[in-house]
Amino acid sequence: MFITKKTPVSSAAPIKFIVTKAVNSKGPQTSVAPVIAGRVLTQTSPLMTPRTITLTESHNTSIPGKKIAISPLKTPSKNIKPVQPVAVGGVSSSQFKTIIPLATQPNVQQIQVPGSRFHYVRLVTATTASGPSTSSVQTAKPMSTGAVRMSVPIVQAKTVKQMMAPKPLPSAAHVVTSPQTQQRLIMPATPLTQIQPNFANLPPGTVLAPAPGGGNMGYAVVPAQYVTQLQQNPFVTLASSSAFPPLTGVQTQARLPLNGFPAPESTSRPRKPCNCTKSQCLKLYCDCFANGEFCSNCNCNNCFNNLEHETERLKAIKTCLDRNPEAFKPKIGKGKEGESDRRHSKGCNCKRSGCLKNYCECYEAKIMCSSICKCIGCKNFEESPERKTLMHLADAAEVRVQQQTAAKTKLSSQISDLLTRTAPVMSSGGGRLPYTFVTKEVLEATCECLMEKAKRAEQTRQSQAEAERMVLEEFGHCLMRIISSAAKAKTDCDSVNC
DNA sequence: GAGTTTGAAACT
DNA sequence: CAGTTTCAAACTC
Repeated sequence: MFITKKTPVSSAAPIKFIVTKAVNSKGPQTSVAPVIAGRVLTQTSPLMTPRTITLTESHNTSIPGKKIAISPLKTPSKNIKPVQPVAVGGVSSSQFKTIIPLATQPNVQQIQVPGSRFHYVRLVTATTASGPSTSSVQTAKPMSTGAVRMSVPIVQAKTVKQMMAPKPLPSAAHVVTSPQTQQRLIMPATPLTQIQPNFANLPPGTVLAPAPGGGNMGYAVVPAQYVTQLQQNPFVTLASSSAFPPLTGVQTQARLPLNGFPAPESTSRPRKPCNCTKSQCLKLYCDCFANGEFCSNCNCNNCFNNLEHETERLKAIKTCLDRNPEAFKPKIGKGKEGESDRRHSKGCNCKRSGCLKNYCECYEAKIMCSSICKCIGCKNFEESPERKTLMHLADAAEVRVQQQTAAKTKLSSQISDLLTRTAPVMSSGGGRLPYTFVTKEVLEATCECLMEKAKRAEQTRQSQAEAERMVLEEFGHCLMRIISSAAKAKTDCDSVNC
């Protein structure tokens, strides 16, 4: 049941995969592209100890049963052979083809699935990240060593039988089945609209078939981008949805340009921290939990939505799914034909807000209410004058913000430029000096020279005016020496193309 | 920032 | 399924 099926193999360890989506990937993926988002497949049982698994490719390729090749980072493409994409329903075949260490994360491996737009990434110990021909991979370290297991509420395993064919799936948390008992759950790595579920586009929440002999474990899938966080923070969370569009759909919507300006929403916007006090962040009241994220930098009290309370968290996830199997699916999905592209899956029930305040989930998602809404006094429809007025006001406000941002950027640029211009310049060539020469040591030496000059003036009983003249003259000499040194350094530097 | 309003989620 | 309660976010002052 659910994610936490335990393998009969007693030594099973946390095993993590990240399903990532390549940047600008189109069609079968034959090279390693930068990873921008994804999900980590992670075994969620907290009691597992490290173990090694072997991923075999049972798909009918030229080498039957060929095991995974692990290619060195620098030559990933050499080890990736295009393979005919396999439909998602063909989950009886493990299609992991190549494991490639990520460039920036030595203990992360990419698993290339031929024909897939996803990159599967796997956390491994650093010592096992290489080894181009090995067929087994050391799994990530267990929690106690600092590695982090992450899990997300996804879908009930009992729904596995629902998905057999590689048809396009309309929403998250779809499941495919396999004749085996092991389950691997995958959440969407990109906005759902970008994921089309042939195997090349694993649908969110897909339960991948286990590799033969893979045991009984289930795997949740979390964003690959968090791998970086994982390695920086032992208690990294799944929050910070900058490149990880949350599942609500609210943040995944495409925003149209405003008055010719590109919508700023295209850039990342961190999820808001929650402020839960009573729910322990284990109920759907909590946005973090509802989005399948751990709490991070939140203001919540008595938070259980973290790795330290994974048992409770998993239990809460199960409770939610028992109550509503769709609980973690995006609320904003595709509408029926003829209706708007996006609509609330359940519809809202607003009574007093006129559906024109953010209390309304439809309005918050910037979509109009639909026929399935049960709202009273709804003003959130196409022709609503109130809605139009609000939209215009919102647009105007947004344009103002953009203009202010642009002005700030310009000012910042000008200040930066000014600072650069005021940097030391060479007296001879007029070019900028390659280094800052007025270092602390130079200053100290200059001061010593000036003090020495002043002392000498005093010893020779010079008048104050003459003493000042001598000091200033010495200061001029010092400056000349500094400039001369700088010019020489610049010349030397130029000669060696530094 | 405190208090109020709101509607989804949870509960009965 | 409907009514009620709980909860946290949105909103107002």
